[in-house]
Formats: sequence, structure tokens, C-alpha cells
Amino acid sequence: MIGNGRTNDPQGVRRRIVDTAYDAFVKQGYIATGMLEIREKASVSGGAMAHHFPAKRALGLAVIRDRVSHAVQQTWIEPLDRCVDAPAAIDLIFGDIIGELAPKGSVSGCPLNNMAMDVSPHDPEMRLALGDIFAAWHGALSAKFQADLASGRASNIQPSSLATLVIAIYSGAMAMAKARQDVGALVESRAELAALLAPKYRRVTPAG
Amino acid sequence: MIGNGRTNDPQGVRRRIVDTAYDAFVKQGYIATGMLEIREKASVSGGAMAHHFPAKRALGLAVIRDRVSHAVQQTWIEPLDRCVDAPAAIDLIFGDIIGELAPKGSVSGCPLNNMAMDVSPHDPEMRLALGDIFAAWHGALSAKFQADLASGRASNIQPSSLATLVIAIYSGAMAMAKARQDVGALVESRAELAALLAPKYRRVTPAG
DNA sequence: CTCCTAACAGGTCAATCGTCCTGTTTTAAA
DNA sequence: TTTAAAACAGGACGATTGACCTGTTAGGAG
Repeated sequence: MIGNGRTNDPQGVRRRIVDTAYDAFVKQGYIATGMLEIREKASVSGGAMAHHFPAKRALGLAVIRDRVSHAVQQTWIEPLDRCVDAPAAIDLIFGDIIGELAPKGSVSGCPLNNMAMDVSPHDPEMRLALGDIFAAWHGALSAKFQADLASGRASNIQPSSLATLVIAIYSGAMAMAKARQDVGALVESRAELAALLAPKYRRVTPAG
Repeated sequence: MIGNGRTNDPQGVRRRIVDTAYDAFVKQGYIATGMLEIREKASVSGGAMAHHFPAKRALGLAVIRDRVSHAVQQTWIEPLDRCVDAPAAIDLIFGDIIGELAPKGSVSGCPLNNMAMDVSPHDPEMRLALGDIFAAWHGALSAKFQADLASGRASNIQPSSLATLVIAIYSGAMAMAKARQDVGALVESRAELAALLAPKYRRVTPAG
């Protein structure tokens, strides 16, 4: 062929593929999404696709490490660092998610949870990569509860298991919201979670 | 072919197909499971399969309505009816699940949640069928909390949103357990859930 | 400039997907 | 016993899957 205006842009092509794949994996699922569909949506040739990602597994790993990881970082870990205490951050995060979902009309669910659910049974390597993200999430949440305890903001809490509970609530509420296509579960869970954390954050000495 | 010892057993064949499909759908996912795989595991010919379930969707619907529904009924709704109050039932249920999972070595997750996660985005009819099960689950849990409130066992709770929270915790903890292949999330969530329900079930009059 | 490798194009591959077909046998009603 | 429908057997269908192939071009090193 004659030399048309093609330009090599390996980083850009890779980014387009990973972005498109991330979108599709979160919305439809990893298994339900075909390589051809990603190629077409990303406007990438089969050769370029094979060059950057020789197998679907490699693309899945890249999506997990480059996108899902950052999504959790932005959605959870950074707000946790910014807010004064864990309950404030949690309430803010739930509020943001609900606010984003309300006008959108459809609930696609938590990226981390979605990926974990249909990838975990099939690929140990992806499962471990997702496990690392869960661990980072849990670690950040747990550390915040621990800090609240140390600073006297909170009392009578067990940071680690409470962090697990919060993650479970968020993941579960997201799953319900996705299944029923309704943010109601998130709204209710947010209120209940705030109510159950409140007494632990009252500025009272435990007995006196 | 010569007439070998074949016997028509429509109910039995159908049951074998649905049982096998239920197992596979829960363990590997609906999309990840092929019709051929189910046929082979259930020892059913393609003709028999097509006769009972002309399309995969029909099999999915049957699994949801005949198996997933009963699983939730047995695991959650019946224990709720048997126990004195909601916290007792919840703790019993979590304990049973943890006890069953511990020796098994692998965590396949909550059947309802697993099905909902990879089917909801693709098939509205299945999504609605799963939504009905969620509604029944929520209804039973909510009714129990309401009864506890009426009988004076509990105080200061909102049955409906608290039921949503419990379902979210269970689903989320199951998802974490599946993702990490570790029952730890269930154990921790069980303890935290019991601890947060306890103060509501103290036999104290709210103010004096 | 030359040259070499990464980047990319476009098509092909076997395998598997879900579906459906024709033909045979069982079973119960007439 | 006759008969029609349900139940079942076994295979074939086109479509789609993920993987991979050969050939071409871009772009930096020398």
C-alpha cells in the first residue's frame, strides 16, 4: 500500500486498548467481552492488538494493574487520606458514587468486584492481582480506623475487621444495586453504615 | 439402532440437567459454562437437551427459579423462621456457611450473587427473576426485624434498610471470600455484624 | 544516508460456541 | 392394536471465539 498517514504511537494505542477493555470488562464482564469487540471499539488492528497483548490474559492483567488498581486508589484510598476520619470519608465516597450513578441511569457495579467475580474462578494469577488490590483497600481503611483510634476520635473498634465489614458493605450494596439496577441499596447501606459508626465516634470516655 | 434398554424419564433428565447446570453456573459462571459441558457432565444427549431447554436462556431461567430460589429459601428464609430473632438466625447462618466452607478448601460464593453478577448485564428477564429472589430475601429479613421490634426484642432499628445492610454484608463478604479464597472475610463480618446488632437487642428502655 | 527493530495492517486458523435438524423409540391415550 | 405426541439419539450447522501468521511501515541508532 502507499504510505498513508500512519503514525506509530505504541503508548497511545496501548492506552486505547486498555481503556476500552476496562470499560467493557466492567460493564459486560471479562469473559463476555471478546477481543474482536475491543479491537473494533478501540479502532485497533489485529496485528497491533497481538503485538501489545499476545493473549487475552495479558490484557486482563494489564486492566487490573493499570486501571482497576487506580480506580480503587482514586475512589477510596485518596479520599481516606484527605478526610478527617474514616466515617467522613466513607460517607463522602458513598455520596459521590450515588451522585454519579443517579443521572447515569444504569449501574455497572464496582470495577474491582466485577472483575473479581468472573475472573477469580478461572485464572489464579488475575485472582492474586485482584487480591493485592483488595489488600491495599483493606490496608488503607484499616490504617485510617487505627489512626482514628490513636487520635481519640474513635473508641471500641477493631480496625481490621471493621475495615473488612465496610468493604463487604460497599461491595455487597454495589452488587445489589447492579442486580436490581437501582441505587436504593447504596442509599440505605450508606445510612445504616453511618448510623453504626456514629456511636463509636462520640467524644465520650468509655465509662465515666 | 437396536432397541437398547432406554427408558424415558423426562423429569429425571430435566433434573439432572438443571442440577448439573446449577453446579457449573455457581462455580464457573453462567457465561463461562458451555452447553456441551453441561450435556457431558449430565450424560444427556444433544437431542434431549434441546427438547427440555431449546436455548441456554431457558436453562438459566430454570436454574434461577428452581435452584437459586430454593437455595436462598433454605439458607436464609427457613432459618429466619426457626430462630427466636434475627441476630440469632444471622449468626447461625454465617456459622453454617463458614463451617461448610472450611473443610471444602474452595469458596465458590453465594449462588444468587454469582448468578446476578454475570447475568444481570445481559438478560433483563433473568435479572428480574433474580431481583424477585433478592426481594423475597429482603422481605423475610425485614419482616423478622419488624417482628423483633414489635415483640420488644429490638429497639431503634429500621427493618427495611437494616435488612438491606445485612444482605449487602453477606453478599460482599462472600464475594471477598471467593476472590481471596479465604473464609476470613466471612468470619470477621460475622463478628462485626453480631457486635453492631447486639446493642439494639439489649433489653433496655430507650431513655430511662 | 543505511539498517534494524518495534509497531502496525490485514487476514487466517482450529476450536468452540449455541442452536437446530432428522430420525428413532418410548409411552400413554383411543 | 393403532396412533399421535412426547422423549430421546446423534450429528451438523453457521457464527464467533482467542490466537497467530506473513508482510509492511515507522522511527530511532549508527
